[in-house]
Amino acid sequence: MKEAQVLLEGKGIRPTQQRLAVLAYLLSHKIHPTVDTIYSSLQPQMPTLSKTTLYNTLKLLSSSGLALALTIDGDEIRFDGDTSDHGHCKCRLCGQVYDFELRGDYPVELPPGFRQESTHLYVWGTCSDCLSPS
Amino acid sequence: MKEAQVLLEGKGIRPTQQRLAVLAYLLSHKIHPTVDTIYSSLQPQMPTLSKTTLYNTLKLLSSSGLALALTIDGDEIRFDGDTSDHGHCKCRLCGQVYDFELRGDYPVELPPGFRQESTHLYVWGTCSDCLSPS
DNA sequence: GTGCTTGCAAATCGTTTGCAATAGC
DNA sequence: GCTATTGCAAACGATTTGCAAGCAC
Repeated sequence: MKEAQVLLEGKGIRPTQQRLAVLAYLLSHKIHPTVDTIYSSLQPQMPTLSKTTLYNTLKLLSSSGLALALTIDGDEIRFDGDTSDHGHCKCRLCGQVYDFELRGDYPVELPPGFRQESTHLYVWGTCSDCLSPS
Repeated sequence: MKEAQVLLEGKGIRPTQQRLAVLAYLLSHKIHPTVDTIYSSLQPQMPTLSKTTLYNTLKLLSSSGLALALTIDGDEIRFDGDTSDHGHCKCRLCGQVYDFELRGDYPVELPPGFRQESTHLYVWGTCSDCLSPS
């Protein structure tokens, strides 16, 4: 994938094989994968990939703004290659995480002098599949 | 504290010494403590309190709606005895977590058929103390 | 007495660290 | 060639589990 390389270079990050693979995976799989999901998925094509490198890479990508680390659930961190402004909701039955769009303004009254840098909106609930099982 | 006992009984939870102490602590210390903070604070008055019981109790309180488990940061879970509707913001420099009020509606376009049950709004940024150190 | 709760010790497991080999400019 | 990066193995540490003793009703 060409896009991943451009994105990495745009941030001044050396586009190694491993970083390209991880970022390309996130860009093409919008399933909010966990570290383990990413690892299992890339392992077949990249047998030497280590968890260490994966952790390093994901930390690098999220701190440079190329990916989001979702902490909707304290049990696991999920990653999202879509860094546009959107919310996430999680079904407490099946555990699936979905994206949703934000509409309009979200007026907040932050503590005096607090500089807002990023915002995450998380919704817990039950998804339609779990509400009406077929 | 009387309030803690009433709250526990209202949920049909047996008000043991340990549960009363943890809930009373959360109600009177609105500092979004971590498990370790709670443990260190209660340990002096309750030397036999174990981490196991503390974990059990916090899980019980959050699943019964008497406390909130905050997952603003993937590194740690913090607990909040204030279960009213409010947002949380964290300073990425000093790590302090603050409450803030929500103003008005937060229109969201959830996936079709998704039943919204609870909502968390997290803001990252820099607090006034860290922006203008005295 | 019965079942729930507690708390110690051990197991578990996701993540980090140290460091030597390797890849990329 | 020099530095950044990778990946193995070991360390680490927070949380969970198993289970026996204690407590409440």
